[in-house]
Amino acid sequence: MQSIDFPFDKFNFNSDSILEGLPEEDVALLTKSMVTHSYKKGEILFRDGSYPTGIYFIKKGKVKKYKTDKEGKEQIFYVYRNGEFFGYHALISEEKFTDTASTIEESIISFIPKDDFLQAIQTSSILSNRLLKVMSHEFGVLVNGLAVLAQKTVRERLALSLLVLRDKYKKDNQENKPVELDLSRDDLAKFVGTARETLVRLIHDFKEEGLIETNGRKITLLKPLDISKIANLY
Amino acid sequence: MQSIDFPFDKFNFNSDSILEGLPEEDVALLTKSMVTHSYKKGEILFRDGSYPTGIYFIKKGKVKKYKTDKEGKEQIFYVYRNGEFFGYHALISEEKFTDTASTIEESIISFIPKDDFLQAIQTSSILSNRLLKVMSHEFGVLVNGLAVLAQKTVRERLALSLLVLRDKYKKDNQENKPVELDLSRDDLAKFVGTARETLVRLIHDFKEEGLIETNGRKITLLKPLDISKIANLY
DNA sequence: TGTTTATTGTGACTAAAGTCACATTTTAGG
DNA sequence: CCTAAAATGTGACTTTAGTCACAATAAACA
Repeated sequence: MQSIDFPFDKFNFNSDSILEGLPEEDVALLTKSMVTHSYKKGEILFRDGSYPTGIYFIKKGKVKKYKTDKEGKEQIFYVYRNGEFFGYHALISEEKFTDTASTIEESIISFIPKDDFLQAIQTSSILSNRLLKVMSHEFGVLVNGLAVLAQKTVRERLALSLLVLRDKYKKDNQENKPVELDLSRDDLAKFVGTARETLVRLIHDFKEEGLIETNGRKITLLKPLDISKIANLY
Repeated sequence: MQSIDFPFDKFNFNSDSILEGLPEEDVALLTKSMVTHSYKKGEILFRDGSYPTGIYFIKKGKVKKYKTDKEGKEQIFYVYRNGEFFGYHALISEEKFTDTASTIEESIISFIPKDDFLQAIQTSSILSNRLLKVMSHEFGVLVNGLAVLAQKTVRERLALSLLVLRDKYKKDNQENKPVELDLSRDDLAKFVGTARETLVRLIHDFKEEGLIETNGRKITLLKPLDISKIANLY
């Protein structure tokens, strides 16, 4: 197995660091009225254009964030995994959601109501500083994403996407086990930013080149190092 | 002159709101060691990959933020005008800059050193709350930008870009005067996210359709309403 | 376990945008 | 004000990726 030194940080929000070592009382404030729910694959948590009522924390599962245009074309710009928070931007900016969030697999997600969250950031300067830092980082991540879309070919973007997603689908405990990406071709195409047919053809090429292996919809990266070369980041 | 109701907010950071009604003592803290400089067109303020030493405030002029890829291709993702702050993300996230900033016209820019700024956000909860709010908004702006790049044609993006830039180039005092966009075809192409040649051809088309007027490099929008229809946002 | 429905894969074609080479115009500096 | 250099504009061509129509698999579930 090829090992790989890749700047995942450039493409991942670090919202999981918000809780790290947060004082008991702040955590208590946040979790006071927290409710936890099970979701099936494909359920929508919130929609672009609606008003926020709270923030979300993923205990288990995966959530895609995307925008749908007039013609119904969907662009996924981020996939959240367990341990990540989301939905706080619209709340803090006092605006409507600018994107839609839905589960892409069975998930267990906690919801913290608006007032608790806002009170918590008012009360806890540690929490608000954490958020400030996280959002500053997120800015860079989105800028990188924007540049990738504007400057990279579809083939390069697919290579990059596979690496970023592998990191998402990696189980925390099993560091060196092979990772199976389990999402539809359609979603992968929307994440890469291309047509499904184009994506399918490229997946075929990658297979022929011995870079990946597929099993049904599932994709396993055989040569991450070579794939990272295709991504052509530096 | 066509009047137009356009959601500029979706495409503009609102960093100018940071100072609005900020208490005297907080402003004093920020401006303690502030230095103000004149810059010629094309000067670089900071580079992608370097470490931040402070934040910037534009008194006069315009600054582009962009990323350059391996092959030297540049993508401009934002144009700052007078009244806007920039350069704080990398400082707060304690990371290197993820983009490059340079003037696109003669500018007067103030610099607030790192320590003053960091101390100010530690001391002033008003300031840090403002920043939190601004960055939450910025998140949405970048997401919108990403969706535009992924989902819109070059023609649509040009229409949108012209409207967004007109708002930037509009003089604060002269609300209803015609606005001349004054930036190179090259920069406009990099903002739209296309090749210069493609941009030039589209500018030609827009002229033939009577939507705009050019005078040397300068572009005046004659029919903003029609242009906003081309942008095809809703 | 069969059967229907959804997803994935493929071929042929089209459209959009990029590239290259060069002419023309504008701008800046001496 | 003249001239060199830079920026803009145009034509011909190439490349990349998208679209449409449909075949082949895989997944869901009755």
